[in-house]
Amino acid sequence: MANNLVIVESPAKAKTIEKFLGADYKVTSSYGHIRDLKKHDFSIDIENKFQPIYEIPSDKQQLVSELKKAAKKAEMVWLASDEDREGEAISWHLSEVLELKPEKTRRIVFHEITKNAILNAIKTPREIDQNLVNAQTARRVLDRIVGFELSPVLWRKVKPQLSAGRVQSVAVRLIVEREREIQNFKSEESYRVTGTFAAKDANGQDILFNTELNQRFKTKAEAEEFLNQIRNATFEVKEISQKPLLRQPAAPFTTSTLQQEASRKLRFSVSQTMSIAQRLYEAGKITYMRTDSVNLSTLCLGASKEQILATMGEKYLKTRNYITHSKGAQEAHEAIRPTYMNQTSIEGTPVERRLYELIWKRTIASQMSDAQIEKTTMEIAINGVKLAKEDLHFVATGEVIKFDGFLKVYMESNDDETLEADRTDFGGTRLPNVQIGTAVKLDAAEAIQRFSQHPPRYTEASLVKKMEELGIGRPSTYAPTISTIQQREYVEKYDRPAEKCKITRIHLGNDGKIKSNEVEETVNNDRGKLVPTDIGLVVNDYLSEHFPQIMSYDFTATVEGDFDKIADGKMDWTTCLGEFYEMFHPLVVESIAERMDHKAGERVLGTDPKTGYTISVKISRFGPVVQIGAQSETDHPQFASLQKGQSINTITLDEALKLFQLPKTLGEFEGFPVVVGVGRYGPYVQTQGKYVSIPKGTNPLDMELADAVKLIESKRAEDSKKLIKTFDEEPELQMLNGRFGPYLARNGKNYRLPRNRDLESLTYADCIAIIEASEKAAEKKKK
DNA sequence: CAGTGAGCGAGCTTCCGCTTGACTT
Repeated sequence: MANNLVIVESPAKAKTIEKFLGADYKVTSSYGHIRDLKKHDFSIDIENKFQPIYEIPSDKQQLVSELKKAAKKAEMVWLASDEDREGEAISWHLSEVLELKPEKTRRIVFHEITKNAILNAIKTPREIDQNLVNAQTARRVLDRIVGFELSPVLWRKVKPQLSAGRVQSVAVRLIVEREREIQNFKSEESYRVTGTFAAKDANGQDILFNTELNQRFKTKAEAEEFLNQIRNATFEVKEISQKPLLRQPAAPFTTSTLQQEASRKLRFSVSQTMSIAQRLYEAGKITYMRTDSVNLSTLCLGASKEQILATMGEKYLKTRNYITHSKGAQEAHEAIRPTYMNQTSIEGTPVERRLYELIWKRTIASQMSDAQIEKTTMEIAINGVKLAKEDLHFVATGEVIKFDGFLKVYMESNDDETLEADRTDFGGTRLPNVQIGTAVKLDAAEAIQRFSQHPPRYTEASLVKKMEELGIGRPSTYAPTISTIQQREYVEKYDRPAEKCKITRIHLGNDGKIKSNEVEETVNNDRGKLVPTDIGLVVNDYLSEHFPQIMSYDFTATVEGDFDKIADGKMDWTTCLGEFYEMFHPLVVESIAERMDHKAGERVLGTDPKTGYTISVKISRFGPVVQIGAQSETDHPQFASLQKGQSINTITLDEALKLFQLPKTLGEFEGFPVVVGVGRYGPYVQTQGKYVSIPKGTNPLDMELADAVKLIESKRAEDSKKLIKTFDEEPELQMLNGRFGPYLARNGKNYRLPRNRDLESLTYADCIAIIEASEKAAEKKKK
């Protein structure tokens, strides 16, 4: 029987630690927090110094009673939750809830899961740090106050079921402001000139190399004039400079950087990355995946060194210690890294293997030498002609990797969205080996029209990056926050289809002829970018106007400063909250009391030609709508929801009026009317009681009878494939193909069928047996 | 790879951070 009970936060961690500690220690886990403020209740006694009212959530009650039992039996309980604010609170809640006696309770912490670290921790226990616990209480209570006082304001002033919070509202603000920047962006035209030159190398052979003119032209006329003038020019190498460059590897992965790289390199969503990483962690392949630390254990440093020496040699080795700089970092864990550095790849699903390899490469690269690069810049002077502009010359740059170092295994991607063609360097081009003063020959030159690009919209991952920079949110909340703001319909993912755009190109060939033509170019398609919805815009503007303090980008940083003071024992947590509440609560009261003669976001479009009533748009309790007739004009205003892609900010009177045409009858098919409309689940076509969804991208208003009939017929064809078979014994019972594979449908209930089985051979009796077995299993579960 | 297909009302909704499990028919 074990005399010692060790409690950590994660079961996977418990399993690992148990192996280090021998039979006298039982290691178990709390699965995170075991107690919290009541779920559906404010649960803070404001009058009584912000006393929090805690409860053990129902899904934790069994766990808690098991922990209690185990704690009673043990001679010593070791609270080994993380060393940060939340971890300290977990230990404190455990000691309270499990009623642990001080003489048989110890608090221990470790930063890496190694035998040494844990044995050391056991040798140096401490008390629970009440100041740190208080800091957590302050954090928890403040977030509850903000969330539970602000959200109801939105229910009244904008739309029910909305939410606001210290983190999510600021995340939405980032997206809203970026979108407005993009709207106000004025694209500027310019002409970028490139030139291809020929120079003789040592063997007397012509080598072609690319250059770019050091300035761009504003107009086509200027560009054309320039190309015209240089037809008679001579060119010579005026300057050559060589600069050695050192490039360093990126730091090991944190949650945020892993999400970013997996998004860029593997195209994973933030939540996808986290769930794959979770599986790798549970399988013991990688260290913990929710971390803000870039630190690697000495164990990992040693193993990486061995790996590099064994496979690449000493000149590739450079042991590095990384220091975490990010705002609000709490350093409870290591960076995300492979558990065993000599395991270059793993067994598993393709996505697991790819994510693992990404982590392995990033980690090993972080322990490798700098890459040595020689960057050569060559200036080509334009001689013999008088140019309209001064200081014009061509520039060629070449990069030669002298020593690859860490680049041998890993190269970090970046968010730079600039088109390849728009880059101003020619990195990697081989430049001819020539002296200053060498004459070179122009082979061809080209001026291409370019448009300056607006700042990029956020992706999930680049939003996480920005949030981390601002210190908003934690590794464990990045993914949930991003799904919350999408669930609330504040923002949505947006895919802009690739667009063709016409670009002017002026070409000067080596025959001296200038040709101008238009070429088609595909504009970089914007995939998976976050854009604000109407609701997001209205909520953001309302909150920014009434609660600028909460919406400020450094609100979190400011309160974090206070929490740090509380943790250091330099500030009382109730005083801190008192000050905050004094500022915040009156704003809430004031906002609720404020009379608004119009709804937030409301905009008048004009008057209805038929009735003369006012036509306006606003956010109703069911989302964005057009309304005909104001309260003062009629008791029965008419409403119509906006279509996907329409916005209350941009919709015109004509477009708004059109929405009232639905539902409309297009004509007859097989003697029955065909109706097009918009329902709860989007636009549809309906005939004879059967509904068919109208595919994305097609406007229901543009539908004609022929289109509708086509849809109905293809739907019928699809449905016929759905039915696998029926039984004479019971015609009501159908065997169908569904989204999750084959299933049986009877009396409105569905039963799953085994995949990979010859369904045709299943008899009626087999099916009934399957149904009965499944009913029984469901019964059992209820109990 | 399905199925669903209003109407502008009453009552409910909501936060952030720590963790994993559910199993869709």
